[in-house]
Amino acid sequence: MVFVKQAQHPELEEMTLVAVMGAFSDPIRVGLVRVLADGRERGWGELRVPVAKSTLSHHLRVLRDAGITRTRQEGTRCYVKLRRDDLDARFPGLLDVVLDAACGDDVGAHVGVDHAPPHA
Amino acid sequence: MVFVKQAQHPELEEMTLVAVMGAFSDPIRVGLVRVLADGRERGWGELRVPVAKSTLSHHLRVLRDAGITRTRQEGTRCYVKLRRDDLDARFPGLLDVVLDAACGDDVGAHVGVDHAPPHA
DNA sequence: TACCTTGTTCGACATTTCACGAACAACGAA
DNA sequence: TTCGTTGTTCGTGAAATGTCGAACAAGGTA
Repeated sequence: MVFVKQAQHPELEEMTLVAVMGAFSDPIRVGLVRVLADGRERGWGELRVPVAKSTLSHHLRVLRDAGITRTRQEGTRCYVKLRRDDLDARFPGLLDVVLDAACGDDVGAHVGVDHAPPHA
Repeated sequence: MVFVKQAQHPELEEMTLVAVMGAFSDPIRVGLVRVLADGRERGWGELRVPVAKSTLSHHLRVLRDAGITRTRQEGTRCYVKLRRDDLDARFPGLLDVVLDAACGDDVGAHVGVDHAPPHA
């Protein structure tokens, strides 16, 4: 397996439909996207997910590699946010459709977020 | 992703976002959906897919179990078509988004169809 | 009846995915 | 420097997925 030290964020043209659909095909990842839907950047520590931290790291990487989220590092902390504009440009309407469906069905409801201010 | 062994055609309420996204996360299945996008019913024999017939059977089953297509049997032949109205009702806009993206990127371009009339 | 066509199911296999804990590296704080 | 926090990577394992060929069942045809 080829591991890039810091996984890359794909450019617009590099995002593929199949990768994005695959990323949305897991309830935990859909839950994460729901949490990020308000556009605010979140510290990973804020995320409340019922899996081990290594597994969370995995899911966040799948989202990042698909181009759905953008990760920023600051010291030892990582922050993540939705690439809403990029997604809307690449696959117009997709994010809204997914969010509507996910909220209606409560997909990924076991994913939450602490509301402590990241930059307090 | 999770595919149930005996599931047939799910009702509207039984369609899940995660299953539909999983079904769209394979280029062959996206290609099949593209072929069916014109709404016409197709005999399986018409479908030109570069995989063994058992593999085609598998992919068509994933699409059917997710609620994306409907299969009808007539004698020894099977016919398949898109459940466009059901999809639009359950996940409004999703199919159009996927078809737009798939056609723009030529996802599943290796999937084709013979245009010989099934009942000639 | 025997044969052919069509699609399903099975067994096998390789690959991928998801999950965990442990070890590690990087950084900030004491 | 030493320690604690944070996220990545590794090793492992279970489960799912994609693929094939072979065997099978159902239905039409000779």
